[in-house]
Amino acid sequence: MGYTPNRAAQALATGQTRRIAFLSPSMGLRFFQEVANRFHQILLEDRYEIVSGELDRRTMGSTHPEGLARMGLDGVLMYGGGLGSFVSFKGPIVNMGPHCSEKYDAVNVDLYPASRRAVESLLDSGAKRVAHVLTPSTQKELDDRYRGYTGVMRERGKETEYILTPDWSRASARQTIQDYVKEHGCPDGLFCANDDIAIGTYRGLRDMGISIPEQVRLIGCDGIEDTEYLDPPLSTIVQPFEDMCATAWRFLKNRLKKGTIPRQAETLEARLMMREQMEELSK
Amino acid sequence: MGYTPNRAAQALATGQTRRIAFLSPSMGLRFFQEVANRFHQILLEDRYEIVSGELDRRTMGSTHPEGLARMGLDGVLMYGGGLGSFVSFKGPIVNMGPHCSEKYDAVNVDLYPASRRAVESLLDSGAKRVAHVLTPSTQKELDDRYRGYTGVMRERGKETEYILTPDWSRASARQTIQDYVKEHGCPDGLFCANDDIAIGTYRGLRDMGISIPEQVRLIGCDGIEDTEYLDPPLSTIVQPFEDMCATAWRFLKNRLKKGTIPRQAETLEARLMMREQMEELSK
DNA sequence: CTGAAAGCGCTAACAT
DNA sequence: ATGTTAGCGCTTTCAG
Repeated sequence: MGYTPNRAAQALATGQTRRIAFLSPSMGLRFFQEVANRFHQILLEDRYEIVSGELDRRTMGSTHPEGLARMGLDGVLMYGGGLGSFVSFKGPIVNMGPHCSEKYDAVNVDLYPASRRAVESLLDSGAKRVAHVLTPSTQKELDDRYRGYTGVMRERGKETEYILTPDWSRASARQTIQDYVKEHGCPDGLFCANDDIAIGTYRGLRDMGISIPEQVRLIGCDGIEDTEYLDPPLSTIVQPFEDMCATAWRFLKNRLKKGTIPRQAETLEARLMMREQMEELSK
Repeated sequence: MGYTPNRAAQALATGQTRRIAFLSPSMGLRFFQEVANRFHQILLEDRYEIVSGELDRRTMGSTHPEGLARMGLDGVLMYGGGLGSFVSFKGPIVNMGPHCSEKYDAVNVDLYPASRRAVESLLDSGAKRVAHVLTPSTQKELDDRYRGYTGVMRERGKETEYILTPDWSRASARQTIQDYVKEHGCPDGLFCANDDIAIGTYRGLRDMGISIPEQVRLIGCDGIEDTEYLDPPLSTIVQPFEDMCATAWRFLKNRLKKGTIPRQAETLEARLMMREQMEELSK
């Protein structure tokens, strides 16, 4: 019978909205867009709806003016650790990414080993000056990339060098690297805190006529599709985001079914993907 | 008073969900992701929620299994013309993009003049063989890019050459161009139906050691951010998507306020953005 | 101008 | 089994 039920009435009667939020630090980053996209596809199969928002104290844990609570959510999938701002939402939360909160079900992504290997490979391929490009918002003590970089550099007796770009955007990184190189000369190895920064840096370097990888090697982080389409393709630390999404959703569904189960937690390891920069160099 | 109203109950009582859908042919394309993102930001200001879906006869005009009707929508923002599959949704619809349907409020984007100029500029810069890279799904009679390419080539007495890539993905384009070049040799000008195809083509060409822009000039379409970060940056036809989004939402809000107003329609013109490929060549 | 009551469209519990 | 009814939490109307 060609009749379509009313979702709002259904939600009112059952107390279930079949709506889930995906929250990340910033939907402007390509990586989070890819994650949101993936969740969209996965949840669709289970007839759930996904809305994306940003994590931010100003917005009470959601881009929506009234915060999370008023959105009518069955649950929350959240990328990024420790947020005190979530007191407003009382339903199930699954945390994912590096250094998840102990309070929630968690899909941890460990970037530390790959970060170390990234810096090591830069050094091993002959780089003298290896710098880390990051944003001021980084929690240094917790950040795997920062710790990996700093640790390896210390062990090898190399001097650390940090390049701060104001935010995570490509445009900022593009400008930042140019200003930096003009003032301090150019490092020959750059470990960037994410792929958008790496791509912006790539562009900035090329703007100045600096060649990659001959003069500078670049490694990014996250593993977004775009890195593969540059020339040369950018090496990057790939987050296993499909696994991460699938696991996070599995955890949340379990929690939705019966709320009183022990905490679920799993750790996935990111892997360093070296692309043909090295080969190109050796020819 | 720290109390949060229940959306479902509100929706039931008022008959308004404050939820809008953005529908496009495929959320896998970067351009539509940028558009969806933009709508997200705009609608947020007005306290509306946006959900994205795909246009497809299989799915009854929405990725959701039950189709649009069951989603509890106040209105629909839809990119791409003529869809008969939308009979299911009875609320207000605003159409946008090239060749909008006459049935709805419309924000037309005219790609024709820019497409002609793209092909002309390829020819004017000395290209002998200019091909058009497109997908089989293209409605040739309606497509501004196809018509622009074909028109200019005919007028100049040049032979047309079409390269068909199975879908709109970068990966397909990367493979397609390589197969094509191996069999037919390489054109020296390529007008690609969108930027993802252009980026995939760029990658495929570079895989074969073909240099851009020295051996081949590339022009894409849509104006996504990524084109600017390749080296050399890709020229592209930029859709005025911020204007488009703002206007579409304005139209929809008018319609939401009072349904019995005359049809609203506007046309925006895309512009060809030539990037430094030409300068690089001349130096 | 303030307060009570009807009803939005559905689901689930109940009674027949 | 099938049919009936109460109630989900809000808005809006209508009475006081």
